[in-house]
Amino acid sequence: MKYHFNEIEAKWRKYWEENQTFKAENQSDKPKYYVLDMFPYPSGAGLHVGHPLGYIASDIYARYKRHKGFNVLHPMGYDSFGLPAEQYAIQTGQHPAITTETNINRYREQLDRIGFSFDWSREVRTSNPDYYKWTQWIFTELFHSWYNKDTDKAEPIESLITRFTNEGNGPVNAVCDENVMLFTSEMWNAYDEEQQQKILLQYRLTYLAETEVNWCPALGTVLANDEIVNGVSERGGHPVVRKKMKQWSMRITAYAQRLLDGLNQIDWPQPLKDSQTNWIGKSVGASVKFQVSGFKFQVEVFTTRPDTIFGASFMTLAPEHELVEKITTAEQKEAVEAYIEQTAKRSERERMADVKTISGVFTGGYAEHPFSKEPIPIWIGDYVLASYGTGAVMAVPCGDERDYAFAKHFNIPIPNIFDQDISENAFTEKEEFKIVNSDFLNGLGYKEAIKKAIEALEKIGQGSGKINYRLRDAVFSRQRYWGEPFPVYYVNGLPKTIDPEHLPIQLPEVEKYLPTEDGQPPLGRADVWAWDAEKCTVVSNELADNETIFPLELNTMPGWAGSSWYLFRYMDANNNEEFARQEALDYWQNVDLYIGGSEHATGHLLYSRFWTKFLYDRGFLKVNEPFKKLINQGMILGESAFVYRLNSKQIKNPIYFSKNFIDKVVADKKSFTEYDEYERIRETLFQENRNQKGIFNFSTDFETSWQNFTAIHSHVSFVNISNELDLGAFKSWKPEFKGAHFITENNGTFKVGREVEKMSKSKYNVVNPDDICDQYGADTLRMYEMFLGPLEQAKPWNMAGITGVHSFLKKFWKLYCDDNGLVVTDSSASKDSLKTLHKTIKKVEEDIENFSFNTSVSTFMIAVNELTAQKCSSREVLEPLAILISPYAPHIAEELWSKLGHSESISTAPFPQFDASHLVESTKEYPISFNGKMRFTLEMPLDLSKEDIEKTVMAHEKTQQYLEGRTPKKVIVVPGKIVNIVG
RNA sequence: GCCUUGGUGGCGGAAUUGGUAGACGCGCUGGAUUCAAAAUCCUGUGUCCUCGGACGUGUGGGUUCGAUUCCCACCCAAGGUACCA
Repeated sequence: MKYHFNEIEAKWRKYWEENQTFKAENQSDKPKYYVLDMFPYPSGAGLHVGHPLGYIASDIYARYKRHKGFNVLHPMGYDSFGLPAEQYAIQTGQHPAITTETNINRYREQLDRIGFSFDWSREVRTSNPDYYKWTQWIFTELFHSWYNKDTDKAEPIESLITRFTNEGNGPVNAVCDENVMLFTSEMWNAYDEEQQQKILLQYRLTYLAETEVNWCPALGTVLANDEIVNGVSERGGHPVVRKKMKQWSMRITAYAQRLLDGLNQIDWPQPLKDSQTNWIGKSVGASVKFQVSGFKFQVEVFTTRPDTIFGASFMTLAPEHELVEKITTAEQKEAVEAYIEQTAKRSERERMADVKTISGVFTGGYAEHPFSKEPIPIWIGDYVLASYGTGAVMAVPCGDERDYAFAKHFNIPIPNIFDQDISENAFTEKEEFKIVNSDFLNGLGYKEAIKKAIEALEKIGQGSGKINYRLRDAVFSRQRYWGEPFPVYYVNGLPKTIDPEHLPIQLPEVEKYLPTEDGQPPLGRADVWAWDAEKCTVVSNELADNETIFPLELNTMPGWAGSSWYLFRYMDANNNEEFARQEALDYWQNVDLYIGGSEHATGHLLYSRFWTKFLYDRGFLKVNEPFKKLINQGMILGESAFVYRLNSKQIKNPIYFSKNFIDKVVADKKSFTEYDEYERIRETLFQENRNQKGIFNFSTDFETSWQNFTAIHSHVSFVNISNELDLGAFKSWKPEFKGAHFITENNGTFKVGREVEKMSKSKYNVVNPDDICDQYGADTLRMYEMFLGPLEQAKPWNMAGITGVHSFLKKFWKLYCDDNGLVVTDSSASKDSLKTLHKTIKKVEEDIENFSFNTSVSTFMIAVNELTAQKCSSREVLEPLAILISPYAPHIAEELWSKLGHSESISTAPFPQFDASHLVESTKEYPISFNGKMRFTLEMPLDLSKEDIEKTVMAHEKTQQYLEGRTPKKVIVVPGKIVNIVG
């Protein structure tokens, strides 16, 4: 009986589906374990071999946990809102829902072939109204919440209204907009409804605000920073302007400190935690207010170095700073305006990229030093960012490199307040200095001076200690069609949410998926998109009457909305009453193991933590972190293949050269004409181009440099393992290659160049897992992907090693079956076979716990090699071995398990128990080294004493031979490990 | 620049608390089987060499009886971040 992987795999796929083998129950006596993959966006290109890497790893872990007696939740779904489907819709008019459905079906087929143990009954799709109903619900909960700094958590907005009614906003310690006016309870109660709503909007956890965006009028859309190149849109090259737009924002900054603190209690990779820490960017310092000379107002700055306040010799404001206009003097007006205009033209990205150029303009205005009362000139400069801190800095040139450079450039004085040399550079250290020339701070060090400076500032009411975060509130509006609609309508321009019982608000139909001509988002094209507040339904726009029927929000939510809470929906995926039942939430709690790419470090993984903490605050969840343990799987890269075309205008048909040939010419630094092949090629070209005399200059084109060639992607499927191109297939691939010339090696082969790149359709380097399954089977694919290397590491895909893994599975099969069927017997196993088995149990168990799946595959290979050599056919060994391998190669394991006479699936068979007694050795092959170099080994009993080991070794003839008559200075004996003779 | 991770044969990669560097697989060498091929099996395979040995885990130091592993300095690569006051 041969190993027919195709039949076996199809059979078990069907079995698992029919028997719902992997359906998880929400009640169980078993302990729970929740294993989750980052769900994919179903793109039109389908899965490539890189996608399943993490899914295979998590599947191995999930299956292992089932063997270990856990009730495992291992679901899968789709992050199905997104841009590609919308762009396809713009081009073709096909509804994104249809594109998405098609892509999902394709993904599902591909996923099914790999034999994952997903519980598909819990599938979620973020674009499904039954799902986004709850995304909308969470949005309304955020809208109806505020952040109380005293209790350090989100609370229902009603508690805020109560406090406003009773005590005004003075005593309220909330996270809110910066420009909130103070009011008393009397004032609050006197405000009309509209005024009250406006104020509340400044406190809500999701709020409307004017946000600066990159607006592209030609495309009618907002662009992300990386969609802009040199100030114009990447697509189409249209101009982009910075524009303020009213957008929804999420007050994630309220959670900055808790998002930092929470990192200590979760088991995530350090680099990922670090990137979240940096992203949140906490800095501790002080806020200082400088009186502006001749005006009533002050400029507020944030500084991490209040100790250096006496070194401040000027101030710099961001060009966009709101006070610039007010303080600029008449003489400086022209220069300032010119500078502002010049910086506005540059995109934020450009501005950030160009760090070297120092630029700025004096405003003519002065501020007053809070202590010395000296006048301080106020400048503007684009090295100060409007979006960080207060958009203004107190410049201390002696202690900050940028201020130093700025002062040098504009000849501003650089007073030194350190007992250090600053003639060449600013002194930026925080240790080993004393402050001088600083009045009451003289003689102090860093820490004491900061403390004293803040105290003094507080005393005069011009500053206080402050913590500043780099993290910004998250913009939550997108001018797109294919996203969650907001459950929001507008009464007199003020937003109102739609009550949960009327959700979901479904995406309306539109004729085109483009923005409207007057710059409205695509939903502006919908005809039925108004809210009837009486009947509580969406109605035609024509009915809008400003009394009971109101316009609905035209923006949609960003991609991260649906992915921020999906982990909880899996717990009770088909619930129409709640986002998930309380018992289900209590039972599954949060994700025990999450596997996915590190590219989501500061997006999805941060937002998801934010929403979880919010839902926790409001009592919907009992956990405040979504993912307890997280593993980043490395990307599988493609090995692109290149052919090289000679750059020459004189030749009618292009010429492609085998890579090795060019290598040779370039390495020799000889002109191509000196090679014998030249005659052969020249003849061919002459025939073809005989009407073109210019051909004979061809030799001058071909010098000894790679620059004379253009690398062109070949599809990797035309290339074999030795990097040889199938010329026939290649020529018929695209018309441009048909008449081309291919200069081969002398043996007639044509070699391509290879380079590791990201897998992508446009680079023709995508390898489809279906092809591997056809050729070798899913079990081979699974094991090979794990065998490639450590899970976390990025690695190029190459097929070179797959035969090794495939023949391993064939060997494994042969342990159980020969041509006549099952060969497993009930006879007892040899000592050696039991030793092999238990060695394997121990290693595989350790490996799975450590996510070191590549080394388990080696361990299985060693085990099978040993058992084959031992001619082991004992059930006592082979039955547990099948369970050991089943997480990795589940199909073959199920097949052998059923051949062994089991009627139940192997998937919940108990994991074999490791028994150390099988590994006990009585002797050890001691390595005997001389001065640390191993020379020979010597077998000795393990219970031999240190002294006896030394005696035995010293008495050995080889020892004497290596010593050549010398007496050793010292003999190191580590029983059970090593003997080292020094001397 | 800063933060993080990594650097081991021709290749992917192993190596537990410092204790036989190169497991396992690919590739390659030679062989068996075959008319031949595929498949399968066996053998060898870090480099150099005077066949005794010498050298070998990015480079240079250090600690140690002993370092891929620990410490210091540096080089290189990948990823993140970037005028953050």
